[in-house]
Amino acid sequence: MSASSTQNSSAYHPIQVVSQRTGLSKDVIRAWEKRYSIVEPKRHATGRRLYSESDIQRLSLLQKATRSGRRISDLSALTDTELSELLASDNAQFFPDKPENSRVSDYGEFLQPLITGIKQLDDDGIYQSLVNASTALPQIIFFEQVLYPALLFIGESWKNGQLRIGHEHLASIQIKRFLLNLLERELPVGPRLLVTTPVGQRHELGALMAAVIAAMEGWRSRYMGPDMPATEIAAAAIASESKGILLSLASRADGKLLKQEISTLADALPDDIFVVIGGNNAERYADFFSGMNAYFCSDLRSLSATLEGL
Amino acid sequence: MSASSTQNSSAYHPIQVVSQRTGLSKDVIRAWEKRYSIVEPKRHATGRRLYSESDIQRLSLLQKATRSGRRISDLSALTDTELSELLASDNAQFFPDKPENSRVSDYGEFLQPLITGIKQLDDDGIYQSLVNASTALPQIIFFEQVLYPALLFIGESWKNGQLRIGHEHLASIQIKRFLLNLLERELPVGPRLLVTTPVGQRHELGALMAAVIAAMEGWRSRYMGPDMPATEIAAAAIASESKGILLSLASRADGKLLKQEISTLADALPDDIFVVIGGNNAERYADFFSGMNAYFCSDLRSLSATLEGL
DNA sequence: TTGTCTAAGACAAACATTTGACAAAAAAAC
DNA sequence: GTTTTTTTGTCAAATGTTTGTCTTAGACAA
Repeated sequence: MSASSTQNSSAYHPIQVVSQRTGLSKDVIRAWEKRYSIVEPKRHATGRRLYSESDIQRLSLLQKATRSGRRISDLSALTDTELSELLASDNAQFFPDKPENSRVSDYGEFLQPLITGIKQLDDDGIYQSLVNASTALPQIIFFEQVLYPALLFIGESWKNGQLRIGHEHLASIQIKRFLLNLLERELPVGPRLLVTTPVGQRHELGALMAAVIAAMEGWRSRYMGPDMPATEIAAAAIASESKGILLSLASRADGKLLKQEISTLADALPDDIFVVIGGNNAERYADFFSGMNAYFCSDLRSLSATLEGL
Repeated sequence: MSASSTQNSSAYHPIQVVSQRTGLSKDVIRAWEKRYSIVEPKRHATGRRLYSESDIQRLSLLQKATRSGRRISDLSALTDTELSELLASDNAQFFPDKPENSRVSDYGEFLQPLITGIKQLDDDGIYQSLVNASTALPQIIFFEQVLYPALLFIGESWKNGQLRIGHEHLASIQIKRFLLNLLERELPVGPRLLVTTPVGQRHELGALMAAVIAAMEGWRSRYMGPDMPATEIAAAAIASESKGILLSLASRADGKLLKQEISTLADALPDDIFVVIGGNNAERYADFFSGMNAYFCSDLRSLSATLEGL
């Protein structure tokens, strides 16, 4: 939580900022306002538009809706809530008519159905909740406020005995499926990035989330699953002409084995292929990577920033 | 909650969205309307079609029915409920017939791009090839003539040294994703079936294929991933109110461990929950299951037949 | 000055509509 | 088994609508 939070006085944004954050051109925003009164921003004394946070949210929803095949003229009359519902049903490619369209107000509204689905061993419900949340929320918010808390919940409840292994398995499978589907929606351009975990690291979810983050940053990330030997990682990176490798170290595992693997990787990998180390324990192993072209990111935001700079 | 009356004021959809959600081309939708009055969408003031949610549902049913061999002209008079019934019986009977159309070259055309994708570490290519093959071919043919040969190819090439672990990992992930997505497309009705593998059995693909077969037979199959302890299997089956359990035994693993697990399962499981054992080595372990309500199927067709009879 | 904003209007590309035609596949007739 | 007929997905042309982008001319801020 940065202290200089942007929620207060300066909560009005000029059109350029809105354009960047929504992905709509400035012309389009103005045209939509003129033709359909889609939002009515405040005005500066001299006439410049000043958009509120909720204006941006609405424009963002409209952008997604038009992107998925709808006419802006038909959308203009809808409320934000209706737009969210519409988006959720559009993106739920595999379920024409499922109950449970959530309302937008708080992240709890997105988290709750997900947790309910997990408790009830309801695979459809889990997947559907993920789709709903990710279409209605900005991706980074979705990751930090919905998916990550859900993973925490699973871990905690498993220790408490509230949930059993079966719950964890089922949830994990649906989350994996969801993230993999998300991954393949990205554009087929951009530099390639190989995503995996080294031998001994069986936790896939961190790596998968990292892969999605990378894809959002414009990388073509290729997820290879967990538990890859160093020689194989190097071979795959070369064969797939990847610019870099993203290794996720989620669990603190056998240090000796890991050290040896990293050393093997360093030998086998050309110097021009960089390595990004992600996961809760990333920095812990920093000295293993001495001499390599390596970066460390212990959370999703820093990962995002690092990938942007490469 | 469910309250399926979420038909808010704006629940009309343009043809492009309908096309995306049903998988029918826009031309086909229009042709069906003109020729058979299959739905009669509302019209915008300027003539654009506006489809209701129930229109989409009907078109979706018709799409599935035509895909499974029916003629659109014969379907046009049926109501939605009649269509649903038809589909259920079509899917159930899909297996016994259809082995006739065996022209080897055709299947090669589907298998080849898949293998190319695997060789080139092209995840998107792998997935697309699977989608293409499975939509073009009857499902059982797809399994026997495309997916299974592909798995054989991977196994062989890995032993030969033609492919490396990375190829196997990448292919396996995409195949899993594809099968999971396939699984969730089925109708949300029918008795529940829990699908998993016991401890020590890490091969997921056989279990996943079995889950899909079961879904085609009208079961609501819930895939829980591999490597589940017997007590957990029983607990999950009870918690999810499953009528039966489908265990996949793909690799011949530690017999002693397996025997003990099965015995534990037998104790923990109510008598009215049946067990189906699938996989190449199913019969080998038949005597482990003495006294249980168990069935053995060593190939997909016999699995299909067995599930139909239950 | 220079860059970004505004409003209004113009325009071309994208999208939908209907009608009609055509070829491949399936069914029926031979 | 062959030939004819029907069915059905796809495509094209002509027409109209919708929508993103561009242009202009003027205003403001750095």
